Amino acid sequence: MNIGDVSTRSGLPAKTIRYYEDIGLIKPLRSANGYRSFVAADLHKLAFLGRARALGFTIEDCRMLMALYHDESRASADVKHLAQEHLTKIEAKISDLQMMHDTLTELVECCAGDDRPNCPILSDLSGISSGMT
Amino acid sequence: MNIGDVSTRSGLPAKTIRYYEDIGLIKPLRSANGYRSFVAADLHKLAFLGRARALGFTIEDCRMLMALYHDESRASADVKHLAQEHLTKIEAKISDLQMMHDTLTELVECCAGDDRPNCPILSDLSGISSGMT
DNA sequence: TATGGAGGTTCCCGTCACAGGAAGGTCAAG
DNA sequence: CTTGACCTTCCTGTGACGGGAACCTCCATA
Repeated sequence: MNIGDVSTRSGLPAKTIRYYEDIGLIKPLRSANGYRSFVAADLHKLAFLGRARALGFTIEDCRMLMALYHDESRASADVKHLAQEHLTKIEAKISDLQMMHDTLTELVECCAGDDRPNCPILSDLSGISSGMT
Repeated sequence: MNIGDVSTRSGLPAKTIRYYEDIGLIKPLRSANGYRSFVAADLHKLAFLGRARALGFTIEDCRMLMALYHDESRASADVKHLAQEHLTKIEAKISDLQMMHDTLTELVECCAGDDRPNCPILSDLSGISSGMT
């Protein structure tokens, strides 16, 4: 299989696949013409990577997850630990975004959104200490 | 005021303040010795930027927000529109993260987390089509 | 007056996970 | 033989800074 087929089947852009080879996540063979030659195992790895990335794992997380996957003597605790740390980071991000969201929603609701210049959003950004009941 | 004072008062790292000058968000004067010389208006702008960034606005958003802030003839609708677009992006990110979170939580809960190799997290990543009742 | 340390300056590289694009080689069809 | 789709490598850009080198400046103290 050439990179185009693999791209189609895995859903990953060819650019991404080449990048994954660059950083050592996959090691496809080469044909006589210099083209990358992928086998089923490569496709499987790429699908694994695609799913792990879709869950938000970093590339380095993915590297470790793949290593664990190929390590018959792994402990599931190690995998779980990795996933839990990632989960914690996700929760922190959601929390940050949620706070931004709430603040922004409140400001947007207070803004007339007409052709007049008066704007509570800008007032807030400029440091008006309103808000308190 | 030198950059150190401004950094302390605004809460922004000196590196960030220099960066903001580089990209034209602020234009502090220079003292005879070459040091940046900040006045109250600069500090005010930096505080504005700090708050806008804390709400997740991009630098380019900040640039427009500052322009609107200094434009006496602005329409609050323009500000509101910017904020609403940003809000939409935040909501999309939260939604993405929430989906990752839910999937990961489910997988983590199914993982024994002991010293045995069997692991539903890895099974899922490797493409097991389990899940359905 | 020398000096030491805490400030300041510019400049360049690294981050993260690729995307875009240039310049060129390869292959199958017409 | 040409055309066009595919492949290759290599280089640059992204966003918003952080780290650090090499150097300059100021003030206080011995």
